Amino acid sequence: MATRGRVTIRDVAARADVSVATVSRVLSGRHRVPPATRSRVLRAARTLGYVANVHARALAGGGRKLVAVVLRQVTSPFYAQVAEGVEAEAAAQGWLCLVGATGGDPRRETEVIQLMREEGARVVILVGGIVETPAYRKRVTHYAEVLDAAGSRLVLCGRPSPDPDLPALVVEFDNEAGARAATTHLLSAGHRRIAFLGGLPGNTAMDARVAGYRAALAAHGLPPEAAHVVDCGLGRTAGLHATTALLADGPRFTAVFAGDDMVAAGILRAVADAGLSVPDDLSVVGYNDIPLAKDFHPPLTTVRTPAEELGRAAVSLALRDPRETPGTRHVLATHIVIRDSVGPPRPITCGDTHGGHHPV
Amino acid sequence: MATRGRVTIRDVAARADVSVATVSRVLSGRHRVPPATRSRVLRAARTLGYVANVHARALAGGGRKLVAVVLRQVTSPFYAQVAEGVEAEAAAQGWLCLVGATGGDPRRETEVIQLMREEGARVVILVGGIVETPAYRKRVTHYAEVLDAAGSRLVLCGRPSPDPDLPALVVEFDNEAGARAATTHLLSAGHRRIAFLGGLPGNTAMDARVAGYRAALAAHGLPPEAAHVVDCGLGRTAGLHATTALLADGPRFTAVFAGDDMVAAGILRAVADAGLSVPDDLSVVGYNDIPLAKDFHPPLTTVRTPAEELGRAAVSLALRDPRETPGTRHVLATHIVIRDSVGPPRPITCGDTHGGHHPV
DNA sequence: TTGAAAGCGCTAACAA
DNA sequence: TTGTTAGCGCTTTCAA
Repeated sequence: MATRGRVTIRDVAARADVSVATVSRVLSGRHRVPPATRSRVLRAARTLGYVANVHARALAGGGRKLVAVVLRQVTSPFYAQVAEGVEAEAAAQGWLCLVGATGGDPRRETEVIQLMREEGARVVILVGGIVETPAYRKRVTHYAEVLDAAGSRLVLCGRPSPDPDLPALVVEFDNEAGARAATTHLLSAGHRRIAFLGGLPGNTAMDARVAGYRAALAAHGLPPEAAHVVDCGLGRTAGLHATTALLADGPRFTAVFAGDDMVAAGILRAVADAGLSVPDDLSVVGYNDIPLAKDFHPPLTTVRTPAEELGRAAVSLALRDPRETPGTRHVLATHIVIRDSVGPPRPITCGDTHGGHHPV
Repeated sequence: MATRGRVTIRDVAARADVSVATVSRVLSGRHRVPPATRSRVLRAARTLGYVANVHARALAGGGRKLVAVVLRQVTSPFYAQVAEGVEAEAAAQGWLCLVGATGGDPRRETEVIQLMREEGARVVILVGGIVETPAYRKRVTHYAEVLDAAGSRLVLCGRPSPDPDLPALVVEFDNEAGARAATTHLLSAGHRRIAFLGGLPGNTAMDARVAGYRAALAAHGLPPEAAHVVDCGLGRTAGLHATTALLADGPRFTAVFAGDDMVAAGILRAVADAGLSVPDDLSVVGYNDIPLAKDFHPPLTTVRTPAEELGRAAVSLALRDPRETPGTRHVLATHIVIRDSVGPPRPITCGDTHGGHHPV
């Protein structure tokens, strides 16, 4: 080990008494080199503890196989699963995966994408629903254009493309159908007074779920006023507070459809804190089926959105020949997972005229 | 945008009608450049959508600010939090963070570390307890040496250093103290027949917890036989199966100390499936205080190990002057979070001679 | 089969 | 203040 610091290909070449070109050829494995030379080089590399410098390699070889995922936060179970799917599929195809978190801040998002471009990512995957503002459209249009100009691909996961002609792939779940199924499940159990908790007006994913919820209600012959959407946003705390407020309002609903499982976690907590029971006093349906949903109390009936598959699909689609899939939109199916948080609505306790009051 | 493909510094220089050196100077921000020239360069860069090539930059400038975290899996809440802490602290100091998952496979670990070396990581953080075999000691010694030779630093989080003189930093929780506190909490509540579920013999973290458990028992004047350690390993499923087996054995324990919160999740499920109740029939204590622990049923009493802080500490320690902290070991404190999964032991139902049989 | 040499895009002397 | 130029470590023609 000549100097402290990095061992270079030149050190290996000197040690094996060959040229750097030969070392490179042996190491790349893409050339036929006589076994004797080959093993001499390999031995030299090993004894010196040589590792190739990716930067030099990328610079000389024209980039590297790198896919980048950009998401809100890695500690959210759903996003973590998407990231795992991306990583798995990328690894399977011999690509490296870089993940960046934005915390939901558009400025940070732009920075992270800038970073990914600097790193030479050939695929950039943006994950998660957003509020589709003009600023968003402009931002994404810009990403798509610069990425495309550099020969990279942009994949939008669970968020819309501002323009179908933009060089971007869209992969998403059918949120509306999922919400419709969940609501229908509640309706089939006999519920008619169902609230939706976790609306986030403008957020494309949540809006689609709300639309599905309304559609199911309508399909069941209920008037539009039957829908009650609480725009409390996402997260456990939001669900907790919104439910507490709802309960304080008196018994109005027999079931609640949560915008996602974390909201559902908050709902369950609030119901328990109020001394009530799920599903006896209130039925609850979640969304996403995070790993711990089956450990909620009671185990949560929810809509399964195969997050890992979303990640895998994003990568495999992006890695196909661009000419096969120009600006295409891919929709992944979801299905409802029935566990124990839904029961029949509580029997009518006080006779009133329009269907009875039930707890909540 | 001259050609399709990457815009280089030369394109920007041509467009702004200056030399590449000037562009580099403007972009680095470390040199005084007249405002006029400066803005001309900036404008050119912007209109061309220029992003610097990290590879070229790293190659010419001698590396980059990169810290790498290597962990078992990112979907585990605990690891995810550690990763988030690392990312946050790295970002705060202007460093980039690369995370790699090994799935617990030593071969994969070696590969990932090789990759991080190739990427030029100047700090490599290995997270998570392991079984300290001779192979492990050899592997880590090797990592420490090659990393040190390249001027990088190795940080071991929650795992021991094979040799205090090795150029490696160790940051960990005081697992033994945490387990002692948890066990003492159970003892104070009146429990005497406490099982430990989730042992993983040889795993340094779990062994320390078991040691703390035994120590607390002994400090309370209980004989060594009072300890009952089930080496079922970690994970929800392990906890579920082990508990089911334990329950089938008949009532022998009044409390269970889970190796971590996911094991506790399994335990709670098994208890519920058996038609029993926590804490009425069995008290349960977890370890780690993952975000959803408060949503378990009942909310889980557990030992809080500030995972994010572990990550932050690893980075900030590693980024200090190496001469200040040579081969040092840092221990982070933990504390118990009391929620609702611990109650008094169930009153004796069948009079027997040695303290009574209780459910489980 | 092997080696010499020309870059890849950038930074940092060194000159002007 | 600005430009010229020599590398950084590697891959890849092109020659031998």
